[in-house]
Amino acid sequence: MNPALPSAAALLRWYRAHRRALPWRATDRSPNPYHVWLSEIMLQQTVVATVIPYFNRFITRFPTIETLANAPDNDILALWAGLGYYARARNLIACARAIAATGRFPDTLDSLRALPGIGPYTAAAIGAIAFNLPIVPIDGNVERVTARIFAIQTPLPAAKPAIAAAAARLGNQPAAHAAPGDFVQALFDLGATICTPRNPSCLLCPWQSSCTAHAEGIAPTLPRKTPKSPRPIRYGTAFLLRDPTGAIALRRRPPTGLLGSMLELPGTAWEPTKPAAPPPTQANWHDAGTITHIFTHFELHLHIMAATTPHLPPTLQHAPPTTPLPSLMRKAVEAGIACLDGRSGGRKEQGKKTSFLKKRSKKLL
DNA sequence: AATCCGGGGCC
DNA sequence: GGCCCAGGATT
Repeated sequence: MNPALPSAAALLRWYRAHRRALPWRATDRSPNPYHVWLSEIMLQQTVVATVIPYFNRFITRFPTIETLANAPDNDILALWAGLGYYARARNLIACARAIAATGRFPDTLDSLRALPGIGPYTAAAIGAIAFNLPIVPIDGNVERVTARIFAIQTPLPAAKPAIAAAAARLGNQPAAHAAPGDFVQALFDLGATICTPRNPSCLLCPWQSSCTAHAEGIAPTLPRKTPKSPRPIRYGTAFLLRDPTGAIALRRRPPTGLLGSMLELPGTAWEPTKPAAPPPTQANWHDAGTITHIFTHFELHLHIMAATTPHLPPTLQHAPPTTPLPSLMRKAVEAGIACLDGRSGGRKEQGKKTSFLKKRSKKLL
């Protein structure tokens, strides 16, 4: 005999006692759709702790969607730098301008779904949280909680339709319909704090008694997933060129694709075998070592070369070394600067160190 | 359905 | 070193 359907009312009681205090959650007033939208875009495949400081900086600098819509692209991209998935930032800009142009925040699933950067999940999340539409958005948390509650053993992504249908059953209760925003956020918080991927805290779970996976002792193994393909390796070289004022040479990447529209060091393409790496200018180039950076679908080994020059090439942007950059380029710039300034940096696996660096290494030990 | 798209924290 | 994260867009 199957356990009874978990009680939405019980989950809501748990949520009102244990919910996380998050800057985009308004407990003393109705939700701000701008805050809900901005947080949902930032939270796509990004953990709450990472998003919080970015969210706070955005709403301080851009208190309303109109101020965001009227800001220059590069100001917004700079504020996003480091958060990753930069297509989100480009879609954020287009989305803010589309909404500001209409003068009113869209409040239906279809009108939300039509906006750039808003897919099925985000439309449902904004609809439920900001406008109390009776729908359950399916994110990683809801997938996990639902797969466990109903002990769905089909591997993802094949299980998605079954999980969506089961999640809709959870939300199809009077208590959930009475507070759709709280109900979905309760599911998020349950998944983030109790029903975690590893070592779930089933003893503390308000739905323990109605969880089939827990009853069968298989909760931590769900949801199942199909194995992933191996990650290939690519190689490239990047050049850090610095002038006597400390300014460095950067260029902006094309608007689409990897790290789209973001700043980078000039360098080679990134290929499965090491490409030829002619320096952009004649200079006394130093080997600053190799950086390894893991992307979703490949692993990059980026060789850094560094040099000082009286004048930076006019074809490149001249910027202070503190310019906001994607994390990969931040690491590359710091390796190059460390090399030029005579500190350790790179060459760890190359073996051959200068006597100066050997002394430094001993000192640090 | 499969791929591309970042970065960071955790075990 | 692999997994996961309040996924979307493209093919």
